[in-house]
Amino acid sequence: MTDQGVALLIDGHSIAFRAFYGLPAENFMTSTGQYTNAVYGFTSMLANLITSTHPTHIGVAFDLSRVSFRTDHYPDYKGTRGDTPVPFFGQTELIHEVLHAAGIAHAELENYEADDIIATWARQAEAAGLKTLICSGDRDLLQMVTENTTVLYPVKGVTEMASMTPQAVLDKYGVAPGQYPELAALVGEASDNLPGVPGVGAKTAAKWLAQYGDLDELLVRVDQVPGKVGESLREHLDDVRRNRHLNALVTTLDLPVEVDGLMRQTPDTAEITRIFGAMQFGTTLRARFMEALGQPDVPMRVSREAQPRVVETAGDAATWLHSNTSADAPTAVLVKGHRVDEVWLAGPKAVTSLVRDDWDLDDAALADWLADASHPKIMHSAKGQIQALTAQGWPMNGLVMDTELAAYLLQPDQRSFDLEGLSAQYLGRPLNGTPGQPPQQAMLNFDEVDEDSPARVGAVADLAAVLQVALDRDGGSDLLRDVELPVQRVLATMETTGIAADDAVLGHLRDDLDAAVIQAEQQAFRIVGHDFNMGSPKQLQTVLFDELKMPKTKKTKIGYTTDAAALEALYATTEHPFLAQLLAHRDNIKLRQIVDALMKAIGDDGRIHTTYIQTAAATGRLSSADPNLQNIPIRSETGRRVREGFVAGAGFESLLSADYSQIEMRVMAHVSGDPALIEAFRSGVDFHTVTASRVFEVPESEVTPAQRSQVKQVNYGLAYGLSAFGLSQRLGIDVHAARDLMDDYFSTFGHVKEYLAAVVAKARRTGYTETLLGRRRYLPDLTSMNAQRRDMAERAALNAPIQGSAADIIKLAMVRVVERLADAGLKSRLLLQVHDELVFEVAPGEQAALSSLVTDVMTHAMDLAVPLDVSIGVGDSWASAH
DNA sequence: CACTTTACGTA
DNA sequence: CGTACGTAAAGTGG
Repeated sequence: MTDQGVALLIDGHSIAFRAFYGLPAENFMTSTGQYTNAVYGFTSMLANLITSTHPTHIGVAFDLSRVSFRTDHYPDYKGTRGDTPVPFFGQTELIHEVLHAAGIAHAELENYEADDIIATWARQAEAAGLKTLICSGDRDLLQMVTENTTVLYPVKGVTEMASMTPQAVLDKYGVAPGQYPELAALVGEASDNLPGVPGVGAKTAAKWLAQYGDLDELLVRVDQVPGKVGESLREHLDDVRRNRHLNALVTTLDLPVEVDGLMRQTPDTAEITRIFGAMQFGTTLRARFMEALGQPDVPMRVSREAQPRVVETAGDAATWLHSNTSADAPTAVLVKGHRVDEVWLAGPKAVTSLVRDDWDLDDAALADWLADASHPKIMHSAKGQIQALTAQGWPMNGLVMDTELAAYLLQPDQRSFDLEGLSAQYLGRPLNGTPGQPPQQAMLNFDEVDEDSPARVGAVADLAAVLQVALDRDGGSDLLRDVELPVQRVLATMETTGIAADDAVLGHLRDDLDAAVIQAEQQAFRIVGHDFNMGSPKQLQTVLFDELKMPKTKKTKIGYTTDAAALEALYATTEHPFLAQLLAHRDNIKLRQIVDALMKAIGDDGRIHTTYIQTAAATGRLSSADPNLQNIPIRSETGRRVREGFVAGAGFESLLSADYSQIEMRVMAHVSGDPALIEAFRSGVDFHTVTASRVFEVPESEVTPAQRSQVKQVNYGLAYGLSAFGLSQRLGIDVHAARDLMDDYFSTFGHVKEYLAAVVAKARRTGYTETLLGRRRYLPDLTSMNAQRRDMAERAALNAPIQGSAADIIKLAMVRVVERLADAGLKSRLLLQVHDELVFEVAPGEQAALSSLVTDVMTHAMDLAVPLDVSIGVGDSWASAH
């Protein structure tokens, strides 16, 4: 056993109420009229507790309502408590939000009180060998105190806690913790409206318990108890028994979150900032809370204040660069305009702008400095700026940090990484302000845009320092330096290069599709008897289910689905000719839209230039947009024709496509270390056939096509967290058969099953998954109380290391292939990346050299336990290169 | 006009 | 009731 964990279990209502009464509500009202004093006090106490006790697990329990099994037995239980004060309304929900953002679990359970939840957790924690701290103002919990479990009892407000160890309980009440409820049963508990034995206080009760050993014995020998108090006891035996029954805590609840699930998750700092902002809390509490949560995203040793920088607008570039930049301190660079209208630079002390028109611009000095790799540079979202500089003939070297990429590596699920947002998130300030100031109104006046640049470039410099600290902590620095920044440069070139399009081919295809669409429409309208918009799911539903009276499909929010799978199923049962036309229409109209978009995207150079987004996919994949060249059809016959429109450009002889075969399953084989799976890949035989042979225990030569295809579905489904139900749907077999197939699969490839279970368990423990290169993805929903969200997070946890490691591999391959092409002096060039495929334009006479170079680089991109297999195709178009 | 929903293309 | 995306049209609410 290494170092012991600490579980902090908090009675949410108890603490929230103490905070509520401890802080004047009227001082804590937002402009919308919501009181926040309980939230403030609770959060403050939580920050203090975390800072002082460093818990590994935290759970907060709440009462769901005022009724519980105790009120069923004794309707007057807690009957003296008045109505919940109005200003308390809504504050519990706000505390839930704070907890969720902070990555802290909470639980509540119908019919039970927070005490019972805490008692259950405490018992589990004890079994798990955790040191446990229970924070509650309810003395019933004293019964849980042991050598390893301490109750922190608030003494005044919520700022001071008494530490109730077994000795402290004995000192204060004269009984051991386990006997406290017996004592309380005799004495009574006014706050719970449980009357005890009149005339009996803690002293008498403790004396009796010491004398008779325990309550049971006391009640058996109750006739021997002397004096008036003995008489009183005999008259109130029922009360005592009732009290003892009610104050026994339930320690065996079936909770949505067990103690393992109380492991602290990564806080969502942006969300915390948002919530605290909405509650109009000051920054002091937020800073304390963030610090308690161990978020060096806002590390105290790195200043979050805007560094004061002199804005210098006169002088010449060479002089400024010489006196303000060095090899030791990185300089933030902001390039404005597609044609480099301005270059803003922020050093440690000064900001300057090199403006094309009104500066005495020394092009050579700036160009030299930009090209000099020994001057480290920082940018935000550098790809477009690199492209602008390159187009200008000013190549840039020495980029050591891109704040957008860094923020993405830290939180890949985040939606946006714009500079304003990152400044708020990591610096706690608007672009040019100091922490705590409310964001200023966005400036809409174009004359003032220039005024914005010094603040922006300054913020990039300040952000870089904060993000670098966070990356170093999370192990993302290597990924940034070795993968993302080099990939960014490769992407910049790929986008600028584009891929040649044959508009004659595309135009012809569009005409064909146009005709097909019109024909399908006319046929469909004739069958139905009237015109309507076939593209409208709503109108379609009316036609299908009301007019044609077809059997109802699966429900959507609005009505019934008309998706392709449902229509196929309907067609199979009804064979209605309208459905055939509808399906054809769907296919053709979709393809026509794709072809249309592609034709519109052809540039003056006859090429299509996509934009790769490096920060969109949470797994580490790239995405492609405007137009998306990663979803060009290939599966259908007509769909493939679209790829005939992608061709080699002038001066090149063909396109070469290189794709990894079954890269995700190879990653699976590697990370699971499954010997049978590894052997399947090493054998070199068709993967799905080998695996089917093993699963069905037949020789490879006797694997039927049906067996191969079934196992193929399992192979593909594994990395997605496929369920037996999902598999049964895909294979059209019943769930039992699917379950049997999966059992057979897992008994053949046992390490895979173990690996999948271990991945989820580890992610639940650490809060994140990791790829082969250490790329993290945080999945806070793994401990969600919502089963649907939790299941989804589990599937994401299974998939992220697989998909993400495959993304790591092809990114490494891209960087190396470009390097090697340059080293070899080849003119062939990389054009596209489609997740597991790279598309190249082949320069005359280079096909053989390119093919072997690409194969070599891709197969050796990473050293795995199984070979990486690459298949190469060459052709006049992307269609024929497959 | 901005936003959401539905559907569907890829790996 | 497998993951990860981007796009377009229809529908919704203002």
